[in-house]
Amino acid sequence: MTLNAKPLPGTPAPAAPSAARASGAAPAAPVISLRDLKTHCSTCSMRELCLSGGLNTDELKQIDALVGNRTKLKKNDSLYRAGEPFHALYAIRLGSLKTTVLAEDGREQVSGYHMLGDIIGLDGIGTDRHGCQAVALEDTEVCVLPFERIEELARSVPALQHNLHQFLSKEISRDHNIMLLLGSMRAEERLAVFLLNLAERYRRRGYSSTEYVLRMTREEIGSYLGLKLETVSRLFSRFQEVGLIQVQGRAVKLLDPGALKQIIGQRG
Amino acid sequence: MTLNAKPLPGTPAPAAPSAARASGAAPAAPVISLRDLKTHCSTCSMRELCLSGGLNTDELKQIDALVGNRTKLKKNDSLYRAGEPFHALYAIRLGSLKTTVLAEDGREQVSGYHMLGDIIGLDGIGTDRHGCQAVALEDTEVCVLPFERIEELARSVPALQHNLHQFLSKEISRDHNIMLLLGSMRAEERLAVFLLNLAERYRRRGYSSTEYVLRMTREEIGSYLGLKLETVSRLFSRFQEVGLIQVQGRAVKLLDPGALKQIIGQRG
DNA sequence: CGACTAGTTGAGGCCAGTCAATGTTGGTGG
DNA sequence: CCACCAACATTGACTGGCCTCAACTAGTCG
Repeated sequence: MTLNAKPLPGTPAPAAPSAARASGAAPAAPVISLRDLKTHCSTCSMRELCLSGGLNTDELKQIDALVGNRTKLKKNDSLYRAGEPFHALYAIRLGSLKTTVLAEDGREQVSGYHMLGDIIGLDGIGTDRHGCQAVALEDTEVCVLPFERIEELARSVPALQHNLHQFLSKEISRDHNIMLLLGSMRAEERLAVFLLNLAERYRRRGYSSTEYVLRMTREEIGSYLGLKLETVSRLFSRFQEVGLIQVQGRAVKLLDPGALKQIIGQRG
Repeated sequence: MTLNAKPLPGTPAPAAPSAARASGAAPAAPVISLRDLKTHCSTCSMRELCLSGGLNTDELKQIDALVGNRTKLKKNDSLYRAGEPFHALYAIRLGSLKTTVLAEDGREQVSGYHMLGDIIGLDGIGTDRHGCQAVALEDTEVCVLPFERIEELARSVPALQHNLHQFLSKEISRDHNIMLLLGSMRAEERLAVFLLNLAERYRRRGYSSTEYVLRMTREEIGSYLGLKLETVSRLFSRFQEVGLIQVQGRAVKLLDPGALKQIIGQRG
């Protein structure tokens, strides 16, 4: 089953990352060495969605110098855990991660679902310790952005400074929307919002917005949406029954995004 | 009924702001002119809790130059509304505000409850428009901090830069905790968290942490906690019945904070 | 093949929502 | 000062949506 429109050159389809690495975009760019691809914002396909968005060539070079090694994660590896000292932000180059917050009583909840181009670790700045855990949902690669050096560079590059502020602020807005979802929406609405939100994010990254593969289990989705896994499963089934979507395990196809939008805001 | 320990000199007790202005701290500080009190971080009692925390005298002077007028709000006035262009952050000097987010379908939810020393408006940076509405819960005064000038100054004052980042990041952490609350806690636990959180914030500001006056209605508290006003009311009554708290309208006294903490994390 | 994890589906229970009646408080004007 | 009103709060009876518990299926991996 093909699940994503092939977008930006050199970017493996998220559907099957390991396979894609071998087949998909292999013969693409012999002009640029692998070394370059690994370490430079200037040549990164996520450049405009990332911290480097809108920067000029000269400024990009300065960021290139700042970006540390890439880190590769296998599925289920954690990038960082709650309580660990905070040193860097991470830009997702490839793959996806979930972040989970831990309550004192041990309760754990998924607080975010992050994909390529996203910046994670922002909640560690305030306390100098990571406030949550980040776990790879598939094989994943991230760029390490040492925060002290970001702050340093931000002082001389206003565009970078503003980008950083925007990323922080947008994370706050995003969280407010999730609070709205958790505080006042019924289960049906929550799943509809979730599916449409993913669609939009895939769209912005050049992938299909109507057909994608979930990287989370029903339980993780439930945790994110404040629901139990059985409820999530039942909702998927019901949405399929009424022709809103087509589900096959984690493969989702939105058959009627408009109707999905209409679910949001409906009483009873 | 006296409800708050008198703390920092020159700061009216939150219990009765208008009365306090006349009686409470009137004969306190004839050394500093009213004009100074109005416009300078250097002499503000919330200095250390605010953006100016940890700055040296010289740096404080630079912030003083940046801080625009104070704005006075009467109860129910909005400081800003969702969708309005974003120009400035606001530091609360006196009083308190709620922020509310609006869903597309018109649903509204309280997303925050802010008191003196807090900075609000952070979610407007990302989109250049305010993402929520801020409404005064009582007579309130805020300092206007034009954001462009903050960014400018932050480039030359690393301590301010870092403070700003910390404020943004802490807001994210705070939101994650609320998400945890909304997504996985029972009604009892939510109210316990709410009451203890307020206690802690009052404590940090030098007020009593066991006796305070709520500035929100039951409905607003419910909206914040993802509950209906009747549920909030019932919980207050139940908490009182079992001797956890004493409630009289909006006046709350925590009789057994330890037991309140134990409620959090309990099943069933 | 068995063990394990992920997902689906059903039956029943409970927590919080809904609807409704009543009580309380605070501000306003006569 | 009191009467009045509106907003806020309390309490009860009932309902329903989601959770819990449980059985079963499908796919994966050693």
